[in-house]
Amino acid sequence: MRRGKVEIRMIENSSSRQVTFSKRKNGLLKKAKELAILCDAEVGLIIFSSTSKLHHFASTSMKSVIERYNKLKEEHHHQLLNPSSELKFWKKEVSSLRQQLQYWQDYHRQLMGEELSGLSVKDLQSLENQLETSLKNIRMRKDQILTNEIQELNRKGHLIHQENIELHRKADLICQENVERQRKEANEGMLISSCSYRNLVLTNCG
Amino acid sequence: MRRGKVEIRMIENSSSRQVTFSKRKNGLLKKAKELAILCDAEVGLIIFSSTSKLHHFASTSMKSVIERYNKLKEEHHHQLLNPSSELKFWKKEVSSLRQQLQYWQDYHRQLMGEELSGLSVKDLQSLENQLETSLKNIRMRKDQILTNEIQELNRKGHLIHQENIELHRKADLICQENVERQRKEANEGMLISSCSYRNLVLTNCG
DNA sequence: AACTATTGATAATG
DNA sequence: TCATTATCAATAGTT
Repeated sequence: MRRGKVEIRMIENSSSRQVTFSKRKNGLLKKAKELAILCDAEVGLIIFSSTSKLHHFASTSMKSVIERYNKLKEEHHHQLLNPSSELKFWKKEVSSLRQQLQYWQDYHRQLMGEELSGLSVKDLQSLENQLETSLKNIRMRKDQILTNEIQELNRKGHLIHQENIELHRKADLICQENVERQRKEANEGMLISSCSYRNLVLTNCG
Repeated sequence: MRRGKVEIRMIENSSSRQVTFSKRKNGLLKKAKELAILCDAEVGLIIFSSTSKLHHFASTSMKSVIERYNKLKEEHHHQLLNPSSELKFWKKEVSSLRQQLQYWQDYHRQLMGEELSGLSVKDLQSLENQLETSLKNIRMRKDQILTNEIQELNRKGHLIHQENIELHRKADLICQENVERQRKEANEGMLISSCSYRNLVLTNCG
């Protein structure tokens, strides 16, 4: 347990320096990875221990990171100079883009569950969570659309049904009026000149 | 203040992603410097933000770090081309493939329900995959049901609509017949005793 | 940018 | 190297 805040100066004791190196190196690599994922950044980290052992991390590939870095540095130093350096620039750009494309294609295959080797439990958990969330949102959206569609159809169906009932009512009313009228005419001793009309009324009211 | 442990996945919100990037980038750079000082290490760190802005740190110089890195990588590649190390590589590969084969054979027997004792994390994963498939089938079924329901509603709606049209047609026909009849009666010089009937017909046919 | 409640990292220790 | 734990550092969410 630490007794106070650590002073940032070279650790004299070789073994404790190595222990601290191991711990802090792992912490640094972890945080580099997290930064790349959380913030969609391209990160490259190279560490040589005091015993000249290499440790490194690159969110895409170290080649990509270094090329991008060099490209930016070159641009910064001699912008728009000779045509040959411009050609070199574009070639590097193509190389960088190809690598990025490869990165995203690989990532996509992982999301599709097609290429899951070399992934840790944490990575798989992350993928799973992403897929779960994605699926959840897609399904919620889809269900909402389908439910709305059903509601709309029910509403329209109801309206048409109401109109239907209203038409039935009107048709019945007309028929009844016609029947009543016929009765009245009969009671007043009037002659119906057209027999076809009576037939038609009866047919329609059946 | 944070409410729970943060999930390491890309931050969707752009502004909070930028804020987090700024904070974590600074933390990472600080820790890279500390590691270099505390442990006498040569450290190079390159960060490109999602907006392609460069941030970097090198304990010596980036040129030195990258050159050292490349040199080591080249050496490593040469090692792979060495026949004895290549043999070692292929032996490792065979061992790895054998293990994978064994794993898949065991996995298959478990899926077939032949050997279920001693369930490990891998076994639980297998079970989970089965559940996933099951869920998929359930959802497919649900979608089918909803789609069928919509089709059925559309069908019924269409039928009601057709009936509606037919009723309109019939009502119109009755009205027309009534109007025609009135005209005929008028032409034959017949008196309509009830004025209310004429009004009613006109009302219903409007 | 400043503020804190929390989590996370890690120095010391076994 | 690994585990534990007390402590400090980093930082997510908020103002």
